[in-house]
Amino acid sequence: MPEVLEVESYRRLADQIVGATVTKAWADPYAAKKLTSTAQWAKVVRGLTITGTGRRGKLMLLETSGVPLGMRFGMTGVLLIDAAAGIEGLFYGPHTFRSDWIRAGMAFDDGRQLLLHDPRRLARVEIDPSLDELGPDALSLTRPEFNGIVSINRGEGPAIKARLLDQSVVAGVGNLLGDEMLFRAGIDPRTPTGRLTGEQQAALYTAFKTTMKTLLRRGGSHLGDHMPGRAPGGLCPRDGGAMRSATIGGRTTYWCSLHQH
DNA sequence: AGAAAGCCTCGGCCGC
DNA sequence: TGCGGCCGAGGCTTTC
Repeated sequence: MPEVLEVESYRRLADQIVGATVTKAWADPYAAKKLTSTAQWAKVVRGLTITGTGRRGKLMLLETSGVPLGMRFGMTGVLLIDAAAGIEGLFYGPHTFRSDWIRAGMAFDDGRQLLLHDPRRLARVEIDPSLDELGPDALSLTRPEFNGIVSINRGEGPAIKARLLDQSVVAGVGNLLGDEMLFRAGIDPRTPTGRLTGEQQAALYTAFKTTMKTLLRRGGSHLGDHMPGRAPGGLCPRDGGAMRSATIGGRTTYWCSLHQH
């Protein structure tokens, strides 16, 4: 769930612990799944001083006095510092916090704690994460970078929705953001990427940027105050047209049968 | 009961 | 027939 906008709010929260030194770190076997062991996290992280924060798409980065650290939030992950949540809650999943849903964390020399709260166990911690498989960041996407998304070398390419969800093409667009920008641009999510007209490309770029800007201001896509037609039998909030749904790019996709083509 | 906003793996298919 | 790349399906995991 957390898409790029939620992860950005977590990163801003994590700015608060810049300068602090880790006295203890722990992770359960699920959170440490990308590591060789849970002990590796505890051993490597202890003693590091946090020197800065970063983010590439949905991957949050902690710069340190030693190796960089990474955190991924899966579908229900939330970053906490002491008891303060990075965001109010999540549209999906429980809006409550439980201590037994804390899957990883670190304690600092000033008494504070950074915690990874995740009811489902899909969030992960990483040591020296690789950025090689990630495309340009969605929040700061430039027009030349956008052109790389819609340019297809051969054939018609995958459906534009699937293309937007491909993290190696552009990092940070999740299922809701993908639907939202295609809705705003009036583009059928099934359209092969290579078939988009110049006009559609321009509309999608504009929609991409405005979606990022307006939803970041509102606090992220988790608030669920966009796309009210996102339910079986729903109606398009713009023109009242029937909303359609199908699985595209492996995710449930909603679009308006009237204005998205 | 079924679906969920992420990500990873696996297996089938296509083209050289 | 062999192999690599691509893509979709399915799994993970727990909750509501």
